[in-house]
Order: sequence, then C-alpha cells, then structure tokens
Amino acid sequence: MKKPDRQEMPPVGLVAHDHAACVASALAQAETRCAQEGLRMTPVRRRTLEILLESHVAMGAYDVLARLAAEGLGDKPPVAYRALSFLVEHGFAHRIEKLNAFVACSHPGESHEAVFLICRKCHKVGEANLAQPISGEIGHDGFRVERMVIEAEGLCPDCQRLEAA
Amino acid sequence: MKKPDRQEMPPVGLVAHDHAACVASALAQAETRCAQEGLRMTPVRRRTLEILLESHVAMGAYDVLARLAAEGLGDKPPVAYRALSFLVEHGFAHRIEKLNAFVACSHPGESHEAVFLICRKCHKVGEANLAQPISGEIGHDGFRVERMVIEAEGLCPDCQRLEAA
DNA sequence: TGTTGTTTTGTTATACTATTACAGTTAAAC
DNA sequence: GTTTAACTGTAATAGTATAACAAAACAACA
Ligand SMILES: [Zn+2]
Ligand SMILES: [Zn+2]
Ligand SMILES: [Zn+2]
Ligand SMILES: [Zn+2]
Repeated sequence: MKKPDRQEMPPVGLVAHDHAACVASALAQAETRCAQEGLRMTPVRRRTLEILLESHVAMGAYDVLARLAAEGLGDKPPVAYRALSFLVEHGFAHRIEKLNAFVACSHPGESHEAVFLICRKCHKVGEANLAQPISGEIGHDGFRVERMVIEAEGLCPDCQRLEAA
Repeated sequence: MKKPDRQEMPPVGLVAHDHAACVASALAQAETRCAQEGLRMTPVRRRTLEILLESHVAMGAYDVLARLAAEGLGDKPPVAYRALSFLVEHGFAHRIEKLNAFVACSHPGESHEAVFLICRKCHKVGEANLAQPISGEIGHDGFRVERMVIEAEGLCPDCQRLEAA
C-alpha cells in the first residue's frame, strides 16, 4: 500500500524558478486581496512586502527596518513590526519562529498548512504544503488546534553542493 | 479507507495524570542516561530540570533564572541558558519556539518526532508524537531535513471549559 | 465640505531574550 | 599530583519586541 502523497507542490524558493514572475504575482495578489477586503496597502506595507520578496531569505525585523530607514520610510522598530504584523496577519508573509524572522509568502491565496524548509546555512526558506494537513490528525484528547507551525531545518540543495566540495 | 492513525500516545501534560510519578520518572531517566553516557548532571542542571518538571507550563529562561537565583544557584543569564542548553541538547527538555520558552520532556527516552500542543492561554504544553514522522514525507526536491519543529497552538481542554463558562 | 470616528504613523521609552568573552573553579584522566 | 577538559561566575553587550501616547491620514456621513 502506497503512503498518501502529502506533498502538493515543490517548495518554491529553493528550486530554480522565474523569480521576477514570483515577485510580480505575489504583489499583484496582495493588491487584489487588499482591494477586495478593504485592507489598506500603505506605502510602508507595500515596500516591506517588496523587500521581503527580493529573495526567499528570511529577514529579521531590524534588517527590514534598516532598509525602510534607508528609504526614509521610518526608522523606529514599531514601523517595521507593524508592517510585518499586517503582512503576516493577512497571509502575505510568514514568521519563521526558529529564526525570529520573516519571509514573503510563496503561495499567496492558498490557505493550507505550510511546511517551511529552512536552510541553516543560507537562511533561504522554501514553503512546501501538506495536501493532507496534520492538524486534523492531532487535537484528540480535547486539545483544540488553532494554528500550526511546522518548520524543517536542514540544508538546501545549493548548500549541500557547497558542503560536498 | 481509514486514515493511518498518527497518534501514538496521549499528549502527556494536558490530560490528568500522576504527576509525581511523571516527575520521578523523568528525573530517574535523566540520571540514568547521564551515568550511561558520561554526561555530568550538575546541581544547576538537575535543579533546572526539577524546576521545569514542576508543571507542564513552558518557562522562559529568565523565569528559570529567577528561581535558580532565589536558591543561590546563579543569577546571571548564562547560568540559565547553559543549563537549558544542556537539557535540550540531550533531550531532557525542549525549546518551544513560539514562546521562546522551555518545557521538560514528557517522553524521555523516546526519540520520535514530537508535536507540541501549546495552550495559548495557560501556556501548558502537551507533547504528542507522530507514529509516522512527517520528516520522511518532505525533503524531496533535494532539501535535507535535519530537525523538525512542529508546534500546534490552541486551547487545552481546561481552558476550553473556562472559556465556555 | 466640514465633522466625526477610525486607522495608521511617528516617537520615546522600555521590556524581554540571548550571546560573547574571559577569568576562575571543579572534576576527570593519566 | 599534574595535566586537561568541562563547567561556573561575571560583566558587558547584542538582538528581538512591545507599550503608550501624540499626530496625521483617511473614510463615512451629514
Ligand atoms: Zn521566487
Ligand atoms: Zn542554503
Ligand atoms: Zn506530569
Ligand atoms: Zn490552557
């Protein structure tokens, strides 16, 4: 008997892909959803998302803040934290607990359980998804699951290659 | 077709249990393993484990430190962080990333993938386990998984009851 | 358009979490 | 008993995050 295949799609971010399209699509999605849901995509918020989208590397709040400050968009911690909170709250970005850092969402619009593949060397973060969420499989014994954090730490393909050399 | 049952045992910590036995067994296990593997269970380390074992509530490093300080076992951050690192490194305790906090291990001696059930209200942490680890199900596309963090946030049975009232 | 209520931004201050570095001590190995 | 490695004590500092409140921008509506 074959195990059910849990993986729906490749972990965007760790494999070669058209990143320009990746960025464009994420931004467009965000704009669209904000329009639809009456959310306000302000300059700081938009720029914060753009900064996160530049690469699939997780960024600390203070790294983001430094970038914002360099562009005159605010240089006090709450500026960055508020923008990041907004993005995370609405699914445009994710917080990586293991790194106290943030990445743009690689699968905007989809609402499944994400598994973050975190490279311990380069801090690139891939986002895979479980077709069959495990949150449904735990939560017996009366615990009511509201949110799941699933983070896998390891080595991305690129860093494995460098290590082998 | 029935889904494979992933849950091996109830989430110790969230259900009623003989906690005195729970503590005694965890301490005994730790002592035994240290003896076997030539690890040094020093006073600070033992006391730190005992403090964590008092309840299944996650404690911040500084909470632990305050307790240690009250007993004259050291009052500078590295004291607590070093003891906690030792315990985590050898599987006697776990770090809960979502809370930046620590809990004693509820399943000492077993080496499977743990799922932490974190109550967002009382910070009690249950430790369930997946019979069929998901780390084997991801890591395709060349990502090599080394460690997994699986944390479910929600409401424990007790807090659900309080909320309903 | 002006008024009003809400959301967002700016800023200060502070709290919380964690590590580096180095000196001193203790315990194990020989 | 000397050597060596591991652990502890301490100071200084780095990194992460929030509370609180004032000012500005915006939306809703009269
Ligand atoms: Zn991309
Ligand atoms: Zn990498
Ligand atoms: Zn117990
Ligand atoms: Zn609870």
